[in-house]
Amino acid sequence: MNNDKCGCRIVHQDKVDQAKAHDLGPATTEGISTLFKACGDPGRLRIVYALLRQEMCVCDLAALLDVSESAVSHQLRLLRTMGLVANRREGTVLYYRVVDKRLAQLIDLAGLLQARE
Amino acid sequence: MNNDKCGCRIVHQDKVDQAKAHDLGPATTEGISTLFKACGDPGRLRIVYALLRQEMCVCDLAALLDVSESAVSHQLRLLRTMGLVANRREGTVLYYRVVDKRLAQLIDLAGLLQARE
DNA sequence: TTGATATATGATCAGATATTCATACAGCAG
DNA sequence: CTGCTGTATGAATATCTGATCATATATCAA
Repeated sequence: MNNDKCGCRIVHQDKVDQAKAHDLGPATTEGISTLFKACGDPGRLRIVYALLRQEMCVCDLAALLDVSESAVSHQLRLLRTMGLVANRREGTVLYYRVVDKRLAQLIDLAGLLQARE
Repeated sequence: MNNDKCGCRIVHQDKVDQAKAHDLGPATTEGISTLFKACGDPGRLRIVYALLRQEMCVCDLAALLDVSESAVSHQLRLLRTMGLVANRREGTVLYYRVVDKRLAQLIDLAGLLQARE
């Protein structure tokens, strides 16, 4: 990857080594960035935010976001696959909910951070 | 957008209305999801995480991530554009830093959330 | 000035992603 | 069983994203 030779590499090698020592492990990095990516889409963020308050079915979410039910279903599959949401069947209707309510804290904190700029 | 017809829409209309009332505004939604998206790439997440500890130049980051300096520069431009990082020039070297240290809390919290699954 | 270093930037392209469309499936009513 | 509703899923398409390459810029040194 890195075929450039740069003086900083020699001068700042200790800094790079320290950073490597404090770096997140590959699995952790992947996990965290995947979680962020899940909330990095406006549609999915709204889905998660809504499901934090109350469970909703695919049709409700489609009405809320004003997109097709198929599109919502695809997004829900992503969120389901990564364990962020789960569902409960009642007849033909599937009610979705957020598994870990602490996601609310994450979104609130993000709201604080972006409000400053 | 929504040309499907579904009975839930009538039955759960109050639920959808409530969700709409509690929904994040368009600007807030965009802002938060953009912040999440910034940390939703493993490379950028590692950059931000490293810069939270100490300022580093492009070359250092390239060595840390083992990618080209050009790739790092492009990522830094994104982070700079959205105000997450800033730089300081010293000769020909640009030292980058994270503007809002509270980003550490966000990443820590995300780490807790994904550790459970 | 010239040259070297560190970084920025634009163009391009491959891969990822999201929506749409069509279809399939599960549960219920009849 | 048949038909209907709500949802899932696969394929195709269009868009977005990230890396690479080439080139440009800024600072310093000689």
